[in-house]
Amino acid sequence: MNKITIHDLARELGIDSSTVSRALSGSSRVAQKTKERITAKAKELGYQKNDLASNLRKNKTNVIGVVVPRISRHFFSSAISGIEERAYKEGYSVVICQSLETLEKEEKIIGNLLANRVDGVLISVSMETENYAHLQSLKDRGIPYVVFDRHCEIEENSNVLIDDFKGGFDATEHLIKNGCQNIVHFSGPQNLMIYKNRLLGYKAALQEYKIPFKEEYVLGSSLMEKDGIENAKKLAAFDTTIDGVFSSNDVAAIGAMKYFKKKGIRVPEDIALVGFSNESISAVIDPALSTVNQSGFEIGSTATELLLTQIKRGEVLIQHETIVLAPELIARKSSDRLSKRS
Amino acid sequence: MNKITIHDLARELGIDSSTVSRALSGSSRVAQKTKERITAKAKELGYQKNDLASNLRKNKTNVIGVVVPRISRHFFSSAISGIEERAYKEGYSVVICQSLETLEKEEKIIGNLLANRVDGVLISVSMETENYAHLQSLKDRGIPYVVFDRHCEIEENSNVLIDDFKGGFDATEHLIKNGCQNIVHFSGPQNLMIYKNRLLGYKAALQEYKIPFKEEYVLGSSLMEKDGIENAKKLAAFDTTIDGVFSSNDVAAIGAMKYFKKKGIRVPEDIALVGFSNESISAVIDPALSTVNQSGFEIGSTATELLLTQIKRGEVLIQHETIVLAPELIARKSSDRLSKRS
DNA sequence: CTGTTAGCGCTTTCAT
DNA sequence: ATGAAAGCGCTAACAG
Repeated sequence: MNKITIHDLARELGIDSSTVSRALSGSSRVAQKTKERITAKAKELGYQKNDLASNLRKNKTNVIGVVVPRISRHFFSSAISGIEERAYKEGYSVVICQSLETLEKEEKIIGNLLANRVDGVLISVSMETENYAHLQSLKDRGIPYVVFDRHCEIEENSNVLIDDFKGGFDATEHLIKNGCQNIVHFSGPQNLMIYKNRLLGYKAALQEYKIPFKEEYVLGSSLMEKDGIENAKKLAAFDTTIDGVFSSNDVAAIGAMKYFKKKGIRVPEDIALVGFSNESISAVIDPALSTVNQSGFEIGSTATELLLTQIKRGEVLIQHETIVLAPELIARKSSDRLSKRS
Repeated sequence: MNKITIHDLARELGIDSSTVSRALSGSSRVAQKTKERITAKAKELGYQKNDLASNLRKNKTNVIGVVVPRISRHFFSSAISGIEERAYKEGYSVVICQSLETLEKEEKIIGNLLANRVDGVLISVSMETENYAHLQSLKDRGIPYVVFDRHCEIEENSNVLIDDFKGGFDATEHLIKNGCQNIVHFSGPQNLMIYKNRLLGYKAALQEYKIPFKEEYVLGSSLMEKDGIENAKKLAAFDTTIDGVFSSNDVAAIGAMKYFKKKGIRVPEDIALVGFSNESISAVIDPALSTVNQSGFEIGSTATELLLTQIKRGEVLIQHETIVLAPELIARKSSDRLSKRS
């Protein structure tokens, strides 16, 4: 039940607490010798700095808040790795929060982060997030924030994104080039820009290759595995045989793969599947799976870098800067094998 | 750049800041009417409570620190879900930290949590953790902590664990009962008790069924997928044909499955595999995979419950309490199908 | 029910 | 190089 403060150290050493404070924070204006006495005594008594007091006084926490829909999604946990690595290098630590895809929790979290005076925020918005009052409240209080991956309709943010339109286009084009003519799209919540844009990319590729777009080929999902399973089930019900699927998210792709496996449907022999995902997770699902690779790590560290420059710019006005990263299509099977199908 | 404090509110309303404080923290000893005026003014000016000041004063944060090796491991992210749910219900929030399997980072994290005066800590130790000075420092400062899943050799902790010995025994027995005679064990770092105990369970089951234990059938791993792949490769090199594998961790099982798939080795027809894992992740790897199920969610919420009771007991001495949860064997294929092999 | 007062533990001028 | 003093924003006795 050790509650040693700098005053205790000061008293023991017959000096003032301000000197102790200076010594412990590495000020140069303390005699080397006193410094040593102080650190020795601190260790002896098991002194433990109180960051609450320190941060309160300094009005700076060196903490950045990270809010993601759920950490169990591979994309987000790898993004967090990128964030932490970058942040720690600059002496910042990170607090991780999950919105669990609800706006309510997301708002609560922002309130908490605000109350705890974090120096900045990185956020990937929830499925439900359609109003941005909580982001505005960050702005109002001069807390810089960067939206990564899942961004908002409004423009007045700093963003770090993947080029989802291109990702959707490339995925669809890949399927077409490998002989698919009847390509279904597993979409995502349409209030999230990323899913909107992937859908647009899908449409654009179809148009480019003169394949008529069919509304009924777009199957929604609320980012649950069961949606992927349901979607996969629906494929058999179409008049024409579906030969390709472009999934806008890994979760739906996982669900679909489970269903395919159970039914003995082979990928990509019976049906070609390209999913937005991550190289490593898609390899787990099926080594044969083609992927539009999203490097969570890269997007995380890029977003952190951008945030840190904003934090360092200080109280001056925050500029809105958007960085768009290129998606990378990873085609697992040789197109030889696939093109036999056409 | 809003820096409204309770004093600002008080001044505006011509009352004292202590009344504002009471009103805002829901004290009953404030007139309903003033309460309303205060909350109205707070909203009007965009007042945002400063938890640093509040927590400093109260010497209580209502925060519990969670430290895990890595959040990307499915077990840990689901444990965190259980922790958060339980903690939020009691008005606690949670800060999540990753040791990335190093003792150094783990120690730093504990230091940080201490400096930030968390009310308690939940920890699953890193692969490297063999000395427990950092846990002792929690004890010294009267911060209750509960070790979950990955526990330590020392006894003087509160733990929430899975019965790993039984898990190892059941997994191995399952393989034996289904006709396997040459069972390899993918082990884990032996300074972690959980892997030691799973190995012991494996040995005990062999002995029970009079199958000789062979040292060379125990293949280590450092919890990387590549270890699983390497281990799977080694199976062909044994004199006798390996017909069963008990993997002590999901990561190695995933690696092995990848290798098996690539080589066209079927599970469980060609080789039976039981892995310590989680129902949902193993279903992704292969719906046919048998699993010793570890419910991260359950272990997380149980650990949180235990921690919260300790926190509430206050400054009195901390009792060492250990809760052991039962593992659950989930056999995916009917044993019919498997037993044909014997 | 409300005001007064005194800190929580630290940092930071300003002196010396 | 060190000390004195003030205060970050809040809460919690204690009065009244």
